Amino acid sequence: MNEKSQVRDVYDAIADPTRRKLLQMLADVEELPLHEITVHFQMGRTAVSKHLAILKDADLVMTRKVGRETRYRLNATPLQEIQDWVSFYEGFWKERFGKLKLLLEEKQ
Amino acid sequence: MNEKSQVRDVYDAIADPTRRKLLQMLADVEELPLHEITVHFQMGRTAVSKHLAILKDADLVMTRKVGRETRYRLNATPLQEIQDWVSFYEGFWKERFGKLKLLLEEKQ
DNA sequence: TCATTAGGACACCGAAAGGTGTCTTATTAG
DNA sequence: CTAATAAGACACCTTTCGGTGTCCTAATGA
Repeated sequence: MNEKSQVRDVYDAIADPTRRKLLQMLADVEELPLHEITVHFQMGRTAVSKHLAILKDADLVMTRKVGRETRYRLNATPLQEIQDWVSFYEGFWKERFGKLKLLLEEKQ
Repeated sequence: MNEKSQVRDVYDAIADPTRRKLLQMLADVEELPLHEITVHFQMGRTAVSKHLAILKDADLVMTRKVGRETRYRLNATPLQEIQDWVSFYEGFWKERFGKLKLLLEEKQ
């Protein structure tokens, strides 16, 4: 049990376009209740709620109860892992590095 | 039809840990035939082949036939999209930006 | 030549994903 | 007080996912 027990994989959480749209929305507005979020989607409330639950499992979202509504707020921190991961591959697309490396190896 | 008709979503392609391990391997070795890749996994050849097919659909991998074997090679370019996407959220985890912004708003 | 190897193409399976609708409780507005 | 609203908790359904095993063809090595 590692600090907040992040159950759901971050990669998995951001794989779904709906979930990415949710993160986008929460980045713009800072805090939003479920019913207000739901308006911007075609699917029903239950579905949106499930997606948010998944984001919460991945610790990408925090909740706060205010009266009868549940307010959602973005927590971008876990996305660092993605950035770390992807930046490893940066060298491979910059300046066609792959092709260059191959040429060097053939030369040698 | 947009240049190579990238069917599979890149986010989806990298969501699976097996697929990420595959990319990792191809980053190290530059080119590998299927049977040699398969050795490093517990699952059967068919499963590995399917994962590679998914990576190919996302244009993250290129293939080349040499004799009876199919050699796989990394193409990292599509990962730029991920990096672009994630870097948008960079500001939200640096210096606890979210909390700071909230404090400022409350002050005002 | 002939047994072996690489791998494509299926068919198949259980589990998980992504939706739906309904019921219930808590809070709020009139 | 009472009607309406917000949202959690289920049960349920259809696709997709991740894996298997089997069959078949094309290269290859002894």
